[in-house]
Amino acid sequence: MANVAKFDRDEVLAKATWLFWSQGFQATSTRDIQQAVNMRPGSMYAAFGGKADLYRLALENYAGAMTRLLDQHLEDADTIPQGIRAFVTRVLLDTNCDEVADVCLLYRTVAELGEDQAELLACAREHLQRMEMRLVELVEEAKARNELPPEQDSKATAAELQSAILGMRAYLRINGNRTIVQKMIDGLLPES
Amino acid sequence: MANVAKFDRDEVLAKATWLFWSQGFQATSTRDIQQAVNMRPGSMYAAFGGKADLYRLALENYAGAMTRLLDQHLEDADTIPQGIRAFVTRVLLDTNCDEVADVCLLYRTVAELGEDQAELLACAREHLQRMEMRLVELVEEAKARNELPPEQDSKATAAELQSAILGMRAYLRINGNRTIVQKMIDGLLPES
DNA sequence: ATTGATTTTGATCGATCGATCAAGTTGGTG
DNA sequence: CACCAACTTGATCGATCGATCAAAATCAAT
Repeated sequence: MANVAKFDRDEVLAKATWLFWSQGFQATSTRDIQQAVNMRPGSMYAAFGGKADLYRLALENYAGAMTRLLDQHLEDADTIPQGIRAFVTRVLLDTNCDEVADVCLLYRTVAELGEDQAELLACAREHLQRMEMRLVELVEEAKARNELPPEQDSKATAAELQSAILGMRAYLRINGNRTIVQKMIDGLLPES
Repeated sequence: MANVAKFDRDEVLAKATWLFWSQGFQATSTRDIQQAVNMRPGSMYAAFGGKADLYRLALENYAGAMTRLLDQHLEDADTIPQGIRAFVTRVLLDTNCDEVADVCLLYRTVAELGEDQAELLACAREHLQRMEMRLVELVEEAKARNELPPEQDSKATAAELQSAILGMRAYLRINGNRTIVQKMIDGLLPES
């Protein structure tokens, strides 16, 4: 054996994720990240690969955190619709200071990158579609629990939910009117 | 007098707008545009200023085209809600080959650019907010014409509309399911 | 203490970016 | 026809980008 890495891998990933999240892929230079985590280019490339590799790790990091957050709010809520609404409120409005409420890193990726960087684009699309599949499952389980009207089309409801969440984040970035967004969230899923 | 410009200003602006629209501000280089319109850097800078100036012109160009498109569909429709739905369908689904359906250049700007380029950011935000104000007026006129329930809050309805449009465009870029988006558009404004 | 695999360091590469400018070209004017 | 203001051209500047690599530093194993 030999020398041992001096950095905390998770901490570096968290800082890189936040930089990409708040500034975007193109606007974040490898030097930005190197300075933020106090590492030299050689170490970064040895530990994480190139810029695109690091961005992919940031996508996984972000998607994992979001999934965990949704699960957590579902556990704490009485019904599935309430849990989903609490999750959306948490992500869009009850945001920590080290979070970027009005941007979804996954959609930001899909919006920013072109057919070059096709791998990153596909990765972000996959995670977004996985999230929508999760929503379909939740809607179906909610119907089974009589928490949603049984005549609702689960796929359509999940798609509308996904679309509404993306729309509210966009709206929040344009016109930071939190009050009206809160009302939109409250009206998200049909009352049972 | 002296020499006369050899290029069609509107044509150049249209091509620049399309490039920015489809690739974004950062990913579109001044050389990309110069090649697309067959002009040399000196001429471009003399006629349109720097990259940011040209982008601002593209924003105005795009916003003007959208406003004109909305007016046109409102004229052709029997009711205001029908006109709005037709406009949204036109922009999101009945797209020309030289249009980019799943991106709104104004929101793309707000999503991509940071607090550097603050002027462009503010410009895009202004146009988006102007569009929302237009929607408020339309909702109020629709209520006066009994085309929408009079108890609806005009501002809230316009905000929901704006949010829904942005959301559907985002959704379309993630999951190009046009059928489900068409259904969402059909359900956009409450039936009167 | 010595070794040697592993990591860190900082300079540096080639490419590309936005922007500038002097020189060349054009065409209406007197 | 000759002039000259206006426009075009192409080279080029300085900055920044992602990425690479040889040399120095580090620490577990012997």
